[in-house]
Amino acid sequence: MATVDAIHMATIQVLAAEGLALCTTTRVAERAGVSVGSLYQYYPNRRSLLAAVLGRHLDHVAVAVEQACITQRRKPIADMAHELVHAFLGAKLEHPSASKALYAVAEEHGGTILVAHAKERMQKAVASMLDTATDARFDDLNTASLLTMSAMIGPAQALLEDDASAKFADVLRAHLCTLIQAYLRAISLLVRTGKSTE
Amino acid sequence: MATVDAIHMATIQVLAAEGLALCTTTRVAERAGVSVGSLYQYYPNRRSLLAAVLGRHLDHVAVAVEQACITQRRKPIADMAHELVHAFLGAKLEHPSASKALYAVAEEHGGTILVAHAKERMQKAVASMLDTATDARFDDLNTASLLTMSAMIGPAQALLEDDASAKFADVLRAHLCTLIQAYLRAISLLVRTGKSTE
Amino acid sequence: MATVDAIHMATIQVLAAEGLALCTTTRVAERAGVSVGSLYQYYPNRRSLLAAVLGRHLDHVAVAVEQACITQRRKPIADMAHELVHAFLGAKLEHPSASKALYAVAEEHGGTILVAHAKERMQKAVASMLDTATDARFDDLNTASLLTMSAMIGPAQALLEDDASAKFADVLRAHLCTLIQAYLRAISLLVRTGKSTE
Amino acid sequence: MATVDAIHMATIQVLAAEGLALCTTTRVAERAGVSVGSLYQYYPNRRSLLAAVLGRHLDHVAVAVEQACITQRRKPIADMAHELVHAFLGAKLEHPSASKALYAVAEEHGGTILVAHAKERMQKAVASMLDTATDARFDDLNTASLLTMSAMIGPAQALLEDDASAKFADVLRAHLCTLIQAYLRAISLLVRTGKSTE
DNA sequence: CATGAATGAGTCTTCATTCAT
DNA sequence: GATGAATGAAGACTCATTCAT
Repeated sequence: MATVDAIHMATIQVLAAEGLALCTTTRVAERAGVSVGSLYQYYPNRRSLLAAVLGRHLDHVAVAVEQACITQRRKPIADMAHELVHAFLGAKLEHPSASKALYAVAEEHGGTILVAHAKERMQKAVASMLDTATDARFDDLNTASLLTMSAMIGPAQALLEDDASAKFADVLRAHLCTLIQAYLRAISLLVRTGKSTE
Repeated sequence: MATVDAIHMATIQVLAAEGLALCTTTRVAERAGVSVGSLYQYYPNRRSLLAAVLGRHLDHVAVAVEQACITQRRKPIADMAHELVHAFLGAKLEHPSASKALYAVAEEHGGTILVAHAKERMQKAVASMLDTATDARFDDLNTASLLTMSAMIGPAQALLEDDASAKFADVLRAHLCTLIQAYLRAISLLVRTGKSTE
Repeated sequence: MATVDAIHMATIQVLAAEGLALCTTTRVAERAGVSVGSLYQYYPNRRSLLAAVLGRHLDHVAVAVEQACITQRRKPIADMAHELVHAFLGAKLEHPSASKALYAVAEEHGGTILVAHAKERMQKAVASMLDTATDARFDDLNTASLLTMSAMIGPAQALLEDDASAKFADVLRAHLCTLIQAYLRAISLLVRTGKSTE
Repeated sequence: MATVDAIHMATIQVLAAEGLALCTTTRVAERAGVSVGSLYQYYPNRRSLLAAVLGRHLDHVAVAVEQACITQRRKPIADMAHELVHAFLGAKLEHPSASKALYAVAEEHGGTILVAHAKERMQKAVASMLDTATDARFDDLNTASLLTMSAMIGPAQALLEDDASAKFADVLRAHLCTLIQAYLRAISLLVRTGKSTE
């Protein structure tokens, strides 16, 4: 629906431009070019609007991660790390302003739950993928996937904060790949007791 | 001053108990056992109060990191990673409810700047430390320290979210050490190609 | 028209279920299974809808009273009182939820007038009836009929309030008959000085 | 408190002048010469304000009735009826506009309960009084008192409606006395089978 | 200095009403 | 005629901030 989409976009714009506190229903409606009444025709209250916008964003990222995890099954660790990092950062940075704006929403009551759900989805996907690695084995998939996901969040935020040059972004991305690869290799070593000639 | 401290504590308590939106000046004053008027004697407005509380927390963490970085100068990478992780998590988890409550404040206009400053301080401290590592050399200290710090943030958040068992916390902490160590080793390797006689 | 009736019934139902404040045009239309637009085809505004429903109810009661008054002409006081009470309560309690729900409407601007009209109609009918009593004469028919009608309203309300047992309702009804009879006899006595030669 | 009283009075005035629907918190505050904020300092919401005003009025009437009932203990029925009617009408008509205005409030959710409580209080007082009548005995005090009270409500309303001449009011009052007396005598007769020397 | 009653701009939300389809 | 999305005025309520005591 045109109205719903307009409201959705307007919410992100206002959020990015004014912040969560000033992201009022009136302002969103104004920005969307509709009346407040219309906004309430589609969302029962401010919270649900914010939740919907956050949910859509989180879903977008989660789907990207899940797909990457599926395509990288039965691949070596290095490939997995590389694709995971790129899928995650790619989705997160696709709409930088939206991503940035939504951090505040994620903190509100209700947002926390959505974020937790998304994290869980992604963690499960990562765990499933790691379990099929051709060159490593993990005894504690849970912790491995949790740390893998968690470790990407901070750098992603850093990338979002300073709209640095694309070049710096590439460097960071490369380092994050290295970081995840190194981590996975480190903890898998602990397990792979008898890796033939190693 | 007793009053100031009371207000400070009250702010954190209300923040933790009710959330940012319900953390009103009246409620804080009530909780602190003083009048709103008194609160305004010490803070010109709500924002400055919130900023002060956030600032203090960030400073606490930054100082912990800086001290760890100083004590670990001229040590091997492994020690550095270990101490850094423990100093950072230790400070962050010292008052879990406060840390959690302040995430929302960090997102507000004004909070972002404080957070950026704290990050910068810690990044610089880490960079200075890394530069003195006895068993590694880094060509891009900036990126190395940025990623090191960033990579700790996500796991710290994860630890804060679920008040999991102390056992799981220890596992996570250990993994985070491994992660940072592995990363630093990985990127230092890239540089010391033929470090031969050093 | 089916639509009009549906709206009528829906209004009473919503009124009874949600109260006057929550009896919105949208809700009524929904309940009636028609669109708001259709509702406005038949009633120019919310007020007229409410007035129509109230009016119909009042008319129902007034007609019942008027008919009873006509059938009881040239009867003794006791019969008059008995029939009047039963006609009035019968009509009022026929749809208890509707009667109860409409009290609120009667208070709104506009409702007052309708109620006044209905009262007047009934009072006139009672006065006409009383004037033909075979065993009494009244010098102030106006006051007599006014008080007769008024005195029935309170008990009717009481009967409506607590959905008491049918037994208690019967007791109340009987007492109300006694009350009206006693009153009429009392004031007619004041007049009929010399029953003898009349 | 001056502010509270001002709000109280303003509420009644607005209620009388504009009706319940237009009796908004803003308008009341305006009329009272205070800000909306002040209103909410003393009443948590509109409903509680309305309830407080209604409650005060009902209490006033109930107290008047209760006192009359106490002073008329051990008196003949005629005196009881007379004093009861005068106490009730006197209290109800003391502030006619307030009484009239509050009818609408009594219908709102919450008002009903207050009214029921007041009715109960008065009914009990009446029952206690009737039980001490020197010239009558009642087997069903409950019904007797309920009907006595109920029968006064309608006429009181009638008196409130048309601000008729004081003369007409007196006539009505006298008739109401007669009505209550006649009723009480009628139902007590049913009981006093063999009142010896009477 | 402390107090806390008073302020009123600004929120969210509802709902009678309209009108293009 | 029927529909129901869109409108926007208006209401309840909150809360940062001030200032007389």
